[in-house]
Amino acid sequence: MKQGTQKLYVDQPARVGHSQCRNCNILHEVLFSDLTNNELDSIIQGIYEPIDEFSYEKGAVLYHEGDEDDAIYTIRSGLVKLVRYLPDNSERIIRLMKGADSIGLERVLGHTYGHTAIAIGPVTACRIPIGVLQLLDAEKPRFYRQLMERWATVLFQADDYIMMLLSGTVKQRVAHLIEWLSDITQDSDKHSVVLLKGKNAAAMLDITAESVSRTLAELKRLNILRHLDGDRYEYDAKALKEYANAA
Amino acid sequence: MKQGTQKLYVDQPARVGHSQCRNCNILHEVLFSDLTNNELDSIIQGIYEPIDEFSYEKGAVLYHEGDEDDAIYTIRSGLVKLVRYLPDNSERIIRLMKGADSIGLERVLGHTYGHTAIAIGPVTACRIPIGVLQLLDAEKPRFYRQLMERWATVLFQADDYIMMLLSGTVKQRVAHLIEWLSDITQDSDKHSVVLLKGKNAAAMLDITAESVSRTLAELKRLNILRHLDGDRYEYDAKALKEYANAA
DNA sequence: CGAGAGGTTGACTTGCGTCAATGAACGTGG
DNA sequence: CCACGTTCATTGACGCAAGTCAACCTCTCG
Repeated sequence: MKQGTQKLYVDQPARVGHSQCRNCNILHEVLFSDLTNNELDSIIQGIYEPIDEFSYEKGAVLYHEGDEDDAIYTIRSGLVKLVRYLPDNSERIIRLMKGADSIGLERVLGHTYGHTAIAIGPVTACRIPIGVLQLLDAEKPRFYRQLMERWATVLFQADDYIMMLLSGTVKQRVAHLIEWLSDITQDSDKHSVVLLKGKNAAAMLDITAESVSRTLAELKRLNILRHLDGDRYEYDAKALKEYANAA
Repeated sequence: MKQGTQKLYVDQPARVGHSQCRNCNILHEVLFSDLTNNELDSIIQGIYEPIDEFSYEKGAVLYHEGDEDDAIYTIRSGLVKLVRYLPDNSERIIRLMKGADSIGLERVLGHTYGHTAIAIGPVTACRIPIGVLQLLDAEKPRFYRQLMERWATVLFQADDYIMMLLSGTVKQRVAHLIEWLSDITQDSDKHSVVLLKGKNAAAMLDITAESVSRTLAELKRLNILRHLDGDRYEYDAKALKEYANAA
């Protein structure tokens, strides 16, 4: 459904098994909140299609823009980027979703997927057939209230995204990205982040990968950013703000 | 509630009168769709606070970010910009809303207004107390379904906004803005637009007012854009696309 | 008619994109 | 296990698109 001239992405997830919804604190807290265990059980038994859990490797596609599978996904771990492609086939990251977020919600309204969802690192996610949501709706009319809150949350995030990550100079954007990522991933209250770099960061901030690299290099040079391991870094929050604010 | 060092905006709307909801095709089509006249009547009678219609002059503020009046607004005519202010007090337009759009929906979820809403030209809008919506909810549990669709629509627009108006060169952004405005305002199928210029356009596209001015001047010079009257222009859609695509 | 805000235009400067070369990381096959 | 290819990150040199600064014009409104 996407243009094939694009970079090749892996496409086969591994099915981990049926989801243990009763034991899944994420679903409980998030999508099915305010349901009792009994209600949840009855719904799960009522469906013919199971809720499966899948694991995806880096670069795997959960779904493509324009597709119309009857399912949404709830991320259990990892980061998923929702992207669209510009006319020149370059990738633009529209949103970045983390554990406990649900994606593909537009299918509930009958729209095709609005983005292509790609795992940034290793990801596990539950595939929830839309039938489940329809049952939920039937059982609990106020269910849509819940869903609405999620839409609203996503929208607020989109606004912040525009304000923080798509405004100002390269330095400001990169600085904001670091703060934002550390917020998102909530790596404890410690000032550490799993950092997006290169192409991914560039596609979020609408700048080039080279600019990202240069800026991160400068931050390391200034000792505002220190490497820990892998993609993990710690940073000096105060100095980072100053760096961003300095003309 | 906003930083007062900012440009002064007029703040007093004129109350036009109680809204004639039964005769208001906008509300019918949009927010209260799928309600019968009888249902609508019974709801309107049930509320203590009336639905008033106001007219705002250019620059008037419908509400401020952070405020918590118990009302949403449905725009009946004109354009309203939803803005936030960057640390340096410069204005950034997050969304542009037109007739038949509803704004301030976040109040339904109990959040404070997420933006400051400012009339771009003359605007008329109905102020709908939240109580009305709660009654609607009580009468029609599936009401939230409707609201959810609106959230989703806004979100899709936000995505397009990022893709079209906040990507690429100045020329591309301005070109896209023209197309987008002509879409939004649907000035018949003819290729004409009420054009945003200067500061407003700049605040949408995240470029400077000078860049906007220069680009529009060039478009006029190339005869791709022709002045009609006031802020209305007609344009050559095909030539405009070529202009945007040319490196 | 004057003041003030916003739009236009020109000259200058610079941030950042482009291009290109090098290096590091990873996977594959011999 | 090492050699090789592929992909992505890094670094430098260069040029241009667009921001900045400033002068001037236009419109509106008191």
